[in-house]
Amino acid sequence: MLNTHIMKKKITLKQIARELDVSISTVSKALRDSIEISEDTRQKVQAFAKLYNYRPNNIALSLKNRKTKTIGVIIPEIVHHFFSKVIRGIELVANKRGYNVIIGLSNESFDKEVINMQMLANGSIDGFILSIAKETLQQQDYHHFKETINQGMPIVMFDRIVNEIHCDKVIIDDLKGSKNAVSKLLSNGCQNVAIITTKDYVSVGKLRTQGYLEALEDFKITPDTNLILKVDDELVSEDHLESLENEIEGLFQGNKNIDGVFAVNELYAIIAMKVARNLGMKIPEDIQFIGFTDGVLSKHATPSLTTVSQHGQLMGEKAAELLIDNLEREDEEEHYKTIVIATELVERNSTK
Amino acid sequence: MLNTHIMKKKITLKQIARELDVSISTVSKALRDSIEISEDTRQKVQAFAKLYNYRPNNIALSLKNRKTKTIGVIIPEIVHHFFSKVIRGIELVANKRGYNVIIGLSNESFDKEVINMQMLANGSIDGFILSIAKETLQQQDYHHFKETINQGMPIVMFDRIVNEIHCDKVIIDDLKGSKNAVSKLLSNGCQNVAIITTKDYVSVGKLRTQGYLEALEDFKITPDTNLILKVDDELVSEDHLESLENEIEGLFQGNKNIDGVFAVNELYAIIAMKVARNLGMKIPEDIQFIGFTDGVLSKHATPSLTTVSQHGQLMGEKAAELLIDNLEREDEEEHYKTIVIATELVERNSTK
DNA sequence: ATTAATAGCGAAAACGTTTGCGTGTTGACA
DNA sequence: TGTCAACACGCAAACGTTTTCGCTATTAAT
Repeated sequence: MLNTHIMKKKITLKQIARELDVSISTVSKALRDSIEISEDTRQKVQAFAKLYNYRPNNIALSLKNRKTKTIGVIIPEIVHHFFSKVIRGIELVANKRGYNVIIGLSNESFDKEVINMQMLANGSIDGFILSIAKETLQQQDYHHFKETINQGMPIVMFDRIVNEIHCDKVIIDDLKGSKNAVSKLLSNGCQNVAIITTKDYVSVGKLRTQGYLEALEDFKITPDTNLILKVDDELVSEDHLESLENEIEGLFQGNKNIDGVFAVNELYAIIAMKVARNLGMKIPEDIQFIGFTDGVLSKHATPSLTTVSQHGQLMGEKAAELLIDNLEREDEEEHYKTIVIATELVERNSTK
Repeated sequence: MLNTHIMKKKITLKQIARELDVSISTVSKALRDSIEISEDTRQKVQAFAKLYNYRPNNIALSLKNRKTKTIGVIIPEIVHHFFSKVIRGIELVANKRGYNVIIGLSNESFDKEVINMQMLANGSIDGFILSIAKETLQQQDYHHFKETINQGMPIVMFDRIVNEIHCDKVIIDDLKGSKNAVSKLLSNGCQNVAIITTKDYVSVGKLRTQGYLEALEDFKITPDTNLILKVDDELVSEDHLESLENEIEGLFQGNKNIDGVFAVNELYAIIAMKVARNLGMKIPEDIQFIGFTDGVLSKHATPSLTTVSQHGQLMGEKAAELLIDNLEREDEEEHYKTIVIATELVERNSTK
């Protein structure tokens, strides 16, 4: 670059050595306070290094040590409160323990998930933390996970997991969380609680539906299939929300007696509240709502939404700890853990 | 690991060479279809490599080529719609052009920003994309940026920038965006438009305030300092929102004639709407609102909020393109660009 | 004065690649 | 038979570290 500024390019051991007329090894040892080196040269070298702001080249270190001190994270989507909270948690403990975080987005696509993992598995990272793409869950093709693990690269899965793969896992107690939520509605006096959930291939959706059913059973209520709305995710993508609204409106119109709604995510709950209000129902007097998530919508909606909080950041922290513990473990005895994060019912104004 | 599964560790050129009884160079050349290698050995090598799923070690390549094909991104916060959209944009074009993205969070702290940059600048990445932490802006200490640039590592700044540093920049037209928004309120018949903004050290807050003033001037209205509320960011952190509500309530109570509000971000606008509603005002009949952002709150609030959209993803895309173009440019002639992203007024139900 | 110990430093290997160049083996041609 | 390409391959350097080993000169001990 033709700049007039003094450009201090990054300096290497070799350059320091040449400049001070010693060997590379001497410089390296001097910088690491080796006893082999005389006080004299040590100070000389350290002073010079400080002056030129020497820092060891990370890539060279990675190559030599055969570890990169970097964690690869693959998530389906980043513009999403839950996932960004998880990342924050991962980053927090990763940094504390001297690791960097490299992000790959699968965008819910199987192919992108595979490509991204391949890009990173070639030495760029020491291990993965990931949540599986919907498409992968649908296709049930998990060979890329298996191969990665077989190559000796550890994986920690969070939230969207699959039992078939043996690795560390961090999940929330979806079943208990939703069972709790629905029980809350029932003890609040709701007689006809509907659920708005996803298709069953999304594991968390399935579990939350199951929690709903178990809560009903506890209260000796026979489930009414008319009150179970399984939304097709394709429809919700981006701005095709009208169809979702229509489905929900259909649910309400077809079942005038609904007085409680449990939605497996925040958006479904918010939209359902909107539809209900448009139909003239009063919240929470006529109908109560509980959502599932720890997003920003719930807190600032009107009325604010009672939700099952997922503690995304905590999940991220746990996942990172699990992975780094594994990476730094001496003995190679593997037996994989699954950490279950408790949910918490945050009561706001959409319930009595 | 004592597993019974066949463990295929990652294979290297050296191992292939030994196995096939040829030299490392031959293997390398055979895999890259060099004409120096006979058809015979080439096929043999390629078959073997495919069988063992050989992939060149990225770290070794990075060391040899002295480029990592990785972009470092430093942002103040990731649990934030705008920033995560920017990241999505960065990731999109980075991946398309064969780059990885590594994330560092400054958490609005000067120290963490410096540490993070140092961690990454030691060879781990080829260049930075960043948005400056608030604390850094307050302290006006930019030596870490200067040093990084002096070392020959390019930086692209987005959104929160500072003129003092010479580098590529991507910003949105904050001034014009807010001017537009306020003009909209005024042409909609508002006589007394208040602004809820931040302290001036946040560059975007300052610019948006300026846009507000210019719009008033265009409409021949003398600004009323009582209608300008500069919120202290410290108060808004996490859950100290009540004080913000109180401040806003004070604003409304002290100026009963307010019939339009422009807020420099989404949250301020949402909270202001809530306060207004609690005071019995009808939106948009009695009072109209416009926010600034492209968040999820605006879309799903009741009433949905008219906002100035920032096109975060586009910013990310542009920033990544700028950086990669710079990295891959042959001629070293630098002259830095500043790309201005146009805003867009998304009209919803909080305005007439 | 000879030997042993020690302090202080350098050479070289290793991590996994790519690539310019050298070299041995063919076959063709004069 | 001698010369020369062309072909096919290996050697070695380079990227920037760390670390083991070995060398040399000085010192201490006998």
